[in-house]
Amino acid sequence: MDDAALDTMTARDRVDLLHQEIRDRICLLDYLPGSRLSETELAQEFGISRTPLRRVLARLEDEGLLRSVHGVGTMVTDVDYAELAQVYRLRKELVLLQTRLDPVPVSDALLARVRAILQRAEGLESAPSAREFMRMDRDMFLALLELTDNAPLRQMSERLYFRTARIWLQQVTASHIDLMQECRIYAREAAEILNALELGDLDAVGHIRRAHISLSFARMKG
Amino acid sequence: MDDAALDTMTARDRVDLLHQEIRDRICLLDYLPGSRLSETELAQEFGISRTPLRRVLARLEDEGLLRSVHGVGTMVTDVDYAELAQVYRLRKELVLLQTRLDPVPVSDALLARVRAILQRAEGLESAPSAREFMRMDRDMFLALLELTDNAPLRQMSERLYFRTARIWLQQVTASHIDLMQECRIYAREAAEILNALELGDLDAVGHIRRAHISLSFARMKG
DNA sequence: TCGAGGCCAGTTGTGCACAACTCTGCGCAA
DNA sequence: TTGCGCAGAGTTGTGCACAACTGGCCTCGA
Repeated sequence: MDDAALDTMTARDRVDLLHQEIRDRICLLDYLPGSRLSETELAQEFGISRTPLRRVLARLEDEGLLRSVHGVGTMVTDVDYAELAQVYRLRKELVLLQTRLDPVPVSDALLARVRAILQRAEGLESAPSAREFMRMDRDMFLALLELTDNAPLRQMSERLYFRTARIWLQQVTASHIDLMQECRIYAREAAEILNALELGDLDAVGHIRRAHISLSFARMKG
Repeated sequence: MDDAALDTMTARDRVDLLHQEIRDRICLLDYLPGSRLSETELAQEFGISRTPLRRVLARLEDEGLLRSVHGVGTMVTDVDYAELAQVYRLRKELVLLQTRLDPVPVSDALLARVRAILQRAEGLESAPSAREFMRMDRDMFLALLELTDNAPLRQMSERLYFRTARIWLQQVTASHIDLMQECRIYAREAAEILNALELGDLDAVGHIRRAHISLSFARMKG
């Protein structure tokens, strides 16, 4: 993260950037569920005082990624199975809305982004990396989110996505899921999505993604 | 608001309560869109310092109800038509999910609550009050939200509801909508919902509400 | 008369010290 | 030995003073 640029921005942008940074660390399991974060240490690392940092942590707490307890500490939350299932059921519905509600014409720029992501997916097949997989899936998610112009839908989908994104990585790390196989599946899925996008069939995109979410969840159960 | 009880609760509960209180003031137009709130005055009113109050304001800002600008002030946001339309389109979809996703059996307690609300609605027909209408609609919304056990869906629906709830009140205040007529319509709608609930037809509840939301938005356009 | 520049009151943002609270570990008594 | 209590370190929560910033007013010069 580019700490030097933190000085030139406005306060709100700093909060957004720090929020994104810490959120990514949680989702990439740099901070494991249950582990404790130190407000003092984080403030020192980012070169700010606890006050503005606490605003970032409060937001992450509202989003369900952190939990602060007075006198104890700030812990990274864990996600239990019931909660995970609820999120996935809701995401399966929202992904359909993302192509039905206030749809945006598919731009060449978006197609190019998805093609680039497909290439990354194919690259991962020969050199699997769980972290890179996570980043790639995140980028794909954010790219496809631009298919809708509905701002509240975008915001909610994003919150939900990051709420449970780390579970997949946890399962891979614990060898409950086979990374190699996931990479193969993902490359095929990305190709499917790109194909539907190129045909301009947004409805198909939605249902393809819905199926992928459902299957991904099914594989995680094991 | 019961300020005396603020002392005995934990910090988190205080934040939740203050958040709810200020949110209601915004939604009931005690704080008009565009008006400025003073952090100092609010802190004094609630008998706390600016620090914990600012956490509440930050949350309201994340929810889109406030907007703080450094050196200028904290303003109540206004809702433009495009945003309103987006929220309503999304709410029309979510209201269907509220009865389809993780449905909860209809309890007698819930039926009793809805019956009580129906009585309030009928009472308002003879003595219309925009503020009471708002509170009643909010209570109905929160009651029906218990039809689903899906926590993320509840949270998001709630955020969306309070995001634009004040628009209706604004339109009534500006006489763009006829309060008397709205009260009549609402009593009928509440009866419809109660009827479907008593029959245990959750799918019907969802679609009835969807229609109501759509019609309510249509009346607001004028 | 008009315009530019700066001063001032008022606001949000930040840093820091302390209060409130929890948990661990040690000592002491039964 | 075991249980209780207490003290201390460490953490989040709060209050307060000041920094950073904005917008309007006022002054001064052309």
